[in-house]
Amino acid sequence: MPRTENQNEEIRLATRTTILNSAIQLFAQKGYAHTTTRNIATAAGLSVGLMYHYFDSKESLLRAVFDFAMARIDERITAVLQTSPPDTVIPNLLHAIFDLLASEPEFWSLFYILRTQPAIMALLGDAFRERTALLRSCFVVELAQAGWPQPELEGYYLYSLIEGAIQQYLLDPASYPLAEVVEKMIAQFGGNHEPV
Amino acid sequence: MPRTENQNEEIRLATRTTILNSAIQLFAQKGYAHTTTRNIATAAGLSVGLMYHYFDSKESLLRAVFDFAMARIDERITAVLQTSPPDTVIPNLLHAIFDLLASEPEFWSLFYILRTQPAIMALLGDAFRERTALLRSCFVVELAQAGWPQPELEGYYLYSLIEGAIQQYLLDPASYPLAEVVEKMIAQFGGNHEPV
Amino acid sequence: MPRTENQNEEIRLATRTTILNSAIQLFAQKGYAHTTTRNIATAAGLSVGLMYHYFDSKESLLRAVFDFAMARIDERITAVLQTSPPDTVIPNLLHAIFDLLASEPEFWSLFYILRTQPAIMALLGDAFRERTALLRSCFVVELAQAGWPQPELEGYYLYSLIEGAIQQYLLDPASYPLAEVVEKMIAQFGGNHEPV
Amino acid sequence: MPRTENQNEEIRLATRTTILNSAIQLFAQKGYAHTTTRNIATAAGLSVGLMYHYFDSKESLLRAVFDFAMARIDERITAVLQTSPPDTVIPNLLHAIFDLLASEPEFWSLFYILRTQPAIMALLGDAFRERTALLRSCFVVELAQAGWPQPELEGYYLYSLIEGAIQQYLLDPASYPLAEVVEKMIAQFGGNHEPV
DNA sequence: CATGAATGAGTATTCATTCAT
DNA sequence: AATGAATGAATACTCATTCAT
Repeated sequence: MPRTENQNEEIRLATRTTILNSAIQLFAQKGYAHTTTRNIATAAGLSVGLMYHYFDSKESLLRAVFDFAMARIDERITAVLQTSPPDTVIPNLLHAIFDLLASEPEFWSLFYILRTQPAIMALLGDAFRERTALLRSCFVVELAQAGWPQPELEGYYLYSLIEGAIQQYLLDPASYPLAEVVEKMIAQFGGNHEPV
Repeated sequence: MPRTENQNEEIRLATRTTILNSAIQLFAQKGYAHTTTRNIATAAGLSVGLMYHYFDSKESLLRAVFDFAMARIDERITAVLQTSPPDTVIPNLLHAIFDLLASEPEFWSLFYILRTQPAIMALLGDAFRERTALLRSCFVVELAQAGWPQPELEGYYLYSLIEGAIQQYLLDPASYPLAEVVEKMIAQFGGNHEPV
Repeated sequence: MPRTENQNEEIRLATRTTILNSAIQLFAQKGYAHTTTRNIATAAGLSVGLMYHYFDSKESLLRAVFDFAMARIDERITAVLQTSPPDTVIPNLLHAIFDLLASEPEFWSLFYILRTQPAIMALLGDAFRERTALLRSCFVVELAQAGWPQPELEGYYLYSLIEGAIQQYLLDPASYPLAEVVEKMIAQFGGNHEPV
Repeated sequence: MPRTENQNEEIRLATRTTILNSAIQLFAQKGYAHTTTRNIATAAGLSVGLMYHYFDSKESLLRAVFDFAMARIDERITAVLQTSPPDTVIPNLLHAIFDLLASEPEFWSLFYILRTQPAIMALLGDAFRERTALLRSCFVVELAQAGWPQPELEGYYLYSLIEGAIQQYLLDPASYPLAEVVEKMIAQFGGNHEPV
């Protein structure tokens, strides 16, 4: 008996995900340029030809990886936004971001590996800028509600601090005092703004 | 009759510099992997063979580019350290860094293009970590003298902020409020620490 | 639907053999260093890429050529050893060797083209020495059985004679009196040793 | 005061010889194809440009190496022919050849390295054949005088034996019983032919 | 005579992509 | 859906040779 439409769909999705995960893993490990399509297919346990049934090209795979990874962040952020009591949003967002960093560093690593390559930014630059702005705007909203005087500016400031911390941690995870830095961030931006 | 030793030395230095400049330019523009040795030679206006007369390999060119770029930063930093009155070191360092960013963004761009590529970090990782630590330690020393309670931690914090700001600026120079962010940094870390 | 395992196996063997034959032909004609991988692929009627699908490198192709050629000799020698009545082994071995020389001179030519190149001997030296010793030992055994007083030494002597004859023939096939020389070899070493 | 014509001539000759010696050394060590012109110049302690004043091309250097090496053999052979009493010519020739082999193996090595490369034989083939024939004819003359019935054939036989021995020795100098083999050669061909 | 900077065609090798089965 | 054989353009690097000084 042939597979039902549904079963086929399921298989397709599962295979797609397998490929994406292999690609994420490998791009994070070796960079986009140094990862071959054959590498990915092998890691995913299927043939090159089949991989091209799921993704038209290495470039389309890259876009898919980007979307997949971003969706993952979105998910976390959204969960925090929906479940956190008003005053705890910023600390919770920070924890969400840095917990992900500690548990899956290669995930954020991938983010910067891609974002700093001119050839890749030519493809995904706008998407990256959009996502970044979106994430930053979450902080801006919260800072405004907490009574900060220039929430837009403080959002840029805080977000720069976050990205800088992530990158410094990735550069040298053994030495970077991640927990303390995050604590300090929360101390500075996590509560209501004290009127002077 | 052969050229004198001096003439040769001059020619060599000039050619080397030309090649190096082309390499910096192109690595910053297109990334290391997407820049071909032929690209560099053509941009420098000379033959591939000659390029290999000066640099053993694309990799050795990469190292030279790295050293050259680092020397450039060192120079600026050292100048600030030697000429600034005690209390103005941090503001001056920050200005030195961000003036360079505003005037030669491709210079810092190159820095991150290189630092986020696994294949490159396999070669230059230690050098990068060393340099970063060195630069951060400049801030730590100053923070300690300004009476900060945990200068080591505050150094990590400030340095993360700096790198995050640079990267956010590079991602979207048109929108990023660089001047204000720097001002805010100076406001936070540029003076003496207020005893609580 | 993919090809069956068998179909693939067949294709692979056929293609491999085609490549190998082209390589043998060209190495024998122009030497290893002067044969380009493109030469081989073109002669085999396929693309460079495909050649690398079958052989990792020019060097691995060289090893394969060596093994193939050696297997060819082995085959002939073994056949003689298994089918010859005791007293006729040496004459038959000599005929086997020199018949091959007369009918496929480029085969032996290849043998010496490879064996006299330092770069190649660095790779295959031990293999060559081993094979040579093996073949010589066949003669030693027979000489011993035929009652020669110093079969080891006479083996070296006879084997030197053989190789010298092959090379002299290859140097100038038109003039070299191959048949008579072989006849003379057989007269000297082909029968039982006359007790003095 | 400028150098005299004679002094110049002397210097030129000395330099030429230095270059040739370096070339011989390197060709013997690494083969013709793997020796670069720069290698030779460096080994000879002079610049590439100067080397091209002495030799038009790598090919012309090859020819000169060939002539130089051959002249060296000729010299030895001629000396033996002129100084040996009639009956001792063959033993003395053999000693001359094999003494050279033992003391300067790279010299004979070069001989075979060159003689088995198709690209080189395209240039020097005739020269090689001529030289070989010449040397063999020395033996033929002596064999005839010693009363051998088919001196032409025996000359081919003996000469094959000589070349085979040289090559076998070069293949594995540590194991090859050179002295005994030579002794045996002399025993077989060194005296007068016994009438049957 | 002497130098070594400069050239550029040539070589081994890789890899995204296609396609017959 | 699935395979892996096949393609060929692209790339880092080498080397004989030339030439200005």
